[in-house]
Amino acid sequence: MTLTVYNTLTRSKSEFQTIEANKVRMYCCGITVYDYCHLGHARTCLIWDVVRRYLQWSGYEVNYIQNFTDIDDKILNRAREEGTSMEAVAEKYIAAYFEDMERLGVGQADAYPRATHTLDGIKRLVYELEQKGFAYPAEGDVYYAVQKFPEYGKLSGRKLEDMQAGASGRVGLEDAEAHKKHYPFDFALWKAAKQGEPAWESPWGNGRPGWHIECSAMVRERLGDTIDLHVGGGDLTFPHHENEIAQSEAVTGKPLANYWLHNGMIIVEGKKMSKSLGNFITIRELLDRFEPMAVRLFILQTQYRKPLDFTEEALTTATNSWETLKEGLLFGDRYGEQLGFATSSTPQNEELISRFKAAVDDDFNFAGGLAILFEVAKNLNKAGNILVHEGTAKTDTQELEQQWQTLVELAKILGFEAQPEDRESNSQGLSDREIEDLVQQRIDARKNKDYAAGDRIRDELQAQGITLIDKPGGMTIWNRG
RNA sequence: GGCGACAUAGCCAAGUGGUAAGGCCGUGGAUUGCAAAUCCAUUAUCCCCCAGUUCGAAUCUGGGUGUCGCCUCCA
Repeated sequence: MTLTVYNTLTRSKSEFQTIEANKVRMYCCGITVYDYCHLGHARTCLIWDVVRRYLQWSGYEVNYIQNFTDIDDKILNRAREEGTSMEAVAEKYIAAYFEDMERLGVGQADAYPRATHTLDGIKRLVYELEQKGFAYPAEGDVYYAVQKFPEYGKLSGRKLEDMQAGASGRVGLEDAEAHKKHYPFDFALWKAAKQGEPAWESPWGNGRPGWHIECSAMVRERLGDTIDLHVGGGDLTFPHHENEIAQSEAVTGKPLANYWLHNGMIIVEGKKMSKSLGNFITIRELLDRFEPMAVRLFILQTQYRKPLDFTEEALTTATNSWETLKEGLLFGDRYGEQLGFATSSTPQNEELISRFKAAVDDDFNFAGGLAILFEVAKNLNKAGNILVHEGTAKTDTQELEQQWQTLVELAKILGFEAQPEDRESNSQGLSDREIEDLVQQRIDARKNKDYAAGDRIRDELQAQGITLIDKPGGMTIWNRG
């Protein structure tokens, strides 16, 4: 099986081939750090982190870079609101970002370049673009002349003549910048300093970089002229990624990235989750109410390119589903000793692995891969229940161990890990002896048809996490949790 | 107005030419004093609609309809 990916550039799936054998240079457009991240950001960060894990598991060495945009009007506005500096706002939300992602179990990128740390590279690019005739200065600003780049629009599949300036309604055609542009779709590479705003020296006067240029500079600086994978949210396809291509390729004459992958948006009641619509839920609010693993399952159960509806019900479903998976993942911790699992060896079930790989190799179909995990988890859970109820496993022990090891391994690729239950509740709770006594009391009570007393004991034990299982013949067995 | 994506059971969702994965919910039976848990069974004659290609299509082609995204804030 070979990995196939859907490339936005070609609007089709193709085999994934790297520039250097077994190495992947990967760049993800990160966030502008002016506020707490919401579920939409979580989807992007989580999906591409899992993609990176999968590539690593598949044998690639991945160099994964994700940026922080820390120069931006929105950050400045926030700084004014909070009576602080752009830098302080950026630091605050970068710290929050790392906190949120850690809670979600999203791994760290290999580097997190920031716009403010990339000024030299940015200025060099702007300079080169100007030298090559792709950029022009205007009253302290510098603009990119999109008409000079014949391939402009190739990523987003649009032609300049088809585009309608201002159609999104977000930009006034009469705004301050408009008169400086030679053409409505030209975009700012450099913006002249405004009174009281942070600024950097440059050949065009004091100012700050435009938004798109930082990614071009960072990719070039960190990964080279051409990278393998450039990823990000689908809403960045145009203009952000289109502009990155225009900037980078005009200078280098080489493709910026061989594969452009975009994830779908989170939808709330039919509309994209976004700051401007106010229909967002922050990651921290979400995690106050749902387990991180449930959120992960919610996200990974839908193909990454599809829109994903956020509803309470969907998260609740994901929570229930996670319980099933978790049970399976804990199988070895619960029953391994009893079944005599060898802790050292890690035998794998090749059949399951190849099915998983076949599913996920098709454009990162994690949902298809998850189906296999559930299949195994359910099977293990069944075996565990038989073990609890009957006292013996009916399935071959080695087979179970292999399935379990495989489940744990595959789940780990997707970032699913279950914490074995802490034994604390046990130490604070009742001793085995005390439980046995209570169980016996209940058996006696039931023999005397005193069901009220029996049920009371059952309820008390249940409240402490001890479940009683009545078996035919008046026997009662129990287990913790 | 332009460009693009998607449309599969009650809900979510995989499958992209060979006769419908998986999850959640539900139902029937076993078991039980009743529960819980568990076990067994069960839940789309059919994949938005209409035409076409084919021995055969959810899967390809054409035409509709609907939903969503983007058209310089955007994950």
